[in-house]
Amino acid sequence: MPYTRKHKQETRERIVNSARRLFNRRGFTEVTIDQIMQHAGLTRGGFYKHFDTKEQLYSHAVRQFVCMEAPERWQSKHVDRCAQGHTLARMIVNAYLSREHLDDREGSCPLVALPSDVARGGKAVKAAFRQVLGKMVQVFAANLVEPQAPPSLAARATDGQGSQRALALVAMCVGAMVVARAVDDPRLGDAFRDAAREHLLRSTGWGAS
Amino acid sequence: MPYTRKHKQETRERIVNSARRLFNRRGFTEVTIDQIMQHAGLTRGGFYKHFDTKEQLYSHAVRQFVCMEAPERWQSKHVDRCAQGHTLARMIVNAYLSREHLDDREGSCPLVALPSDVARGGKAVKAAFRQVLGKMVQVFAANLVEPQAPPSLAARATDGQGSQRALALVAMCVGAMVVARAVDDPRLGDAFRDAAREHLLRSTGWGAS
DNA sequence: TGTACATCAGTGAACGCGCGTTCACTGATGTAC
DNA sequence: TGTACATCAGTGAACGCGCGTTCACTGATGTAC
Repeated sequence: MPYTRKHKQETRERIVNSARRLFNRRGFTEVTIDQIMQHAGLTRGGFYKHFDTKEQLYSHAVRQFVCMEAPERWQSKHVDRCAQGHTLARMIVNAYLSREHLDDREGSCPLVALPSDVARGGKAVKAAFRQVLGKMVQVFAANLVEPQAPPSLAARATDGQGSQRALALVAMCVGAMVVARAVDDPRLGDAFRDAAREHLLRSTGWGAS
Repeated sequence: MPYTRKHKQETRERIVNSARRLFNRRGFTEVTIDQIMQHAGLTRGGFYKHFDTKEQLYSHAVRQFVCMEAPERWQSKHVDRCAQGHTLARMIVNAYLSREHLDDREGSCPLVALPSDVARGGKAVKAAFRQVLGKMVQVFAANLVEPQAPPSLAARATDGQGSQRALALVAMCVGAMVVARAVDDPRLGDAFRDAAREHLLRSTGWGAS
């Protein structure tokens, strides 16, 4: 067994990483396998020693974000440390809706970078997308204080993936970022991000430190 | 001047219409000019008598939605007539978040079908996207009763395109639909649409008939 | 320890295909007489 | 009114290019002896 198993695993991860960044920036169809491999320091032909098709790599690339970016890392990566006394939830929201995240086309959350692409993709990519989405809903739901509200039909339908409120707020966060990216005027993009942040922090109570 | 001006205009509109539907369903790069022209009952070569490039057609296709779909038409098209006593705003929200709209991949709002594609597009497409977005914000803002709230910096930055609250709610509507499309499990998609609708109708007061 | 061998990750040329765009043409139709 | 003409919307073959995938190969490295 020449080329140790670990070596192959590392190469594979380098490919997935390269793909994640390139797909995020330019979408699935606009990126070529040649570019992905080159970006990973390899050549075209070797790709098929690691994946069967380009589509298969796609789902791995989307899924990688879950493993890569735990909520705690978002906190330290995108938010000032000095913001003491704020909840983790608030910091995550601020980071998610930050200008850094908006401008980071390659490293950003795939929910922001690829939603309409994934909607046209296969089963595997959609499953990967749902996994990332589920993670985000979890974080939101865990930080929501839900005093009254009996779980509605809709909330139950998600099989414990999060309360109805969490879903609405995740939709708003993702929607604001997606829309901000699709618009040429940065001020309008900022307005969407600010509006979503204000609405979110107010309606959750996360704004209070 | 053979082939009257009106004739050419009609052909052009047929092309834009065909393009809008195909782009909506499969995205910009996955659709070929051949397919667009065939769908419009024409052949490949004639395309360049109407447009300079595929990219140019793209922006016209996105923009067409504004002219095509006035809010009033949404009401009659997607919502039961019997829902008397509800505001127009409520009906539009219900229509926008409806299953019919979710499933109508070809005819749907481009904000739902194409956001991450447009984010990677040129200036012209982004301008067209903003026009559709502006229209939607207008409709929301016009129906919001804003008792206190002095216009914030962010809201002013949009140059009267709508209040901050309208922006947040539009983001939520679009976000819920975009996410619902990118997910394989219809029940999770429904949960997002329901959550957004509930949150929206509650926080605007549009739910009361 | 040193050497021959087997494995398989990685290479790069080649294949088949379809794309966006160009171009010489055709033929339907408005206009001038 | 009827006819010859000019215009230009629409045709379809062709061009140049780059893609996803295949394949015969090379050579680095773990293993057996």
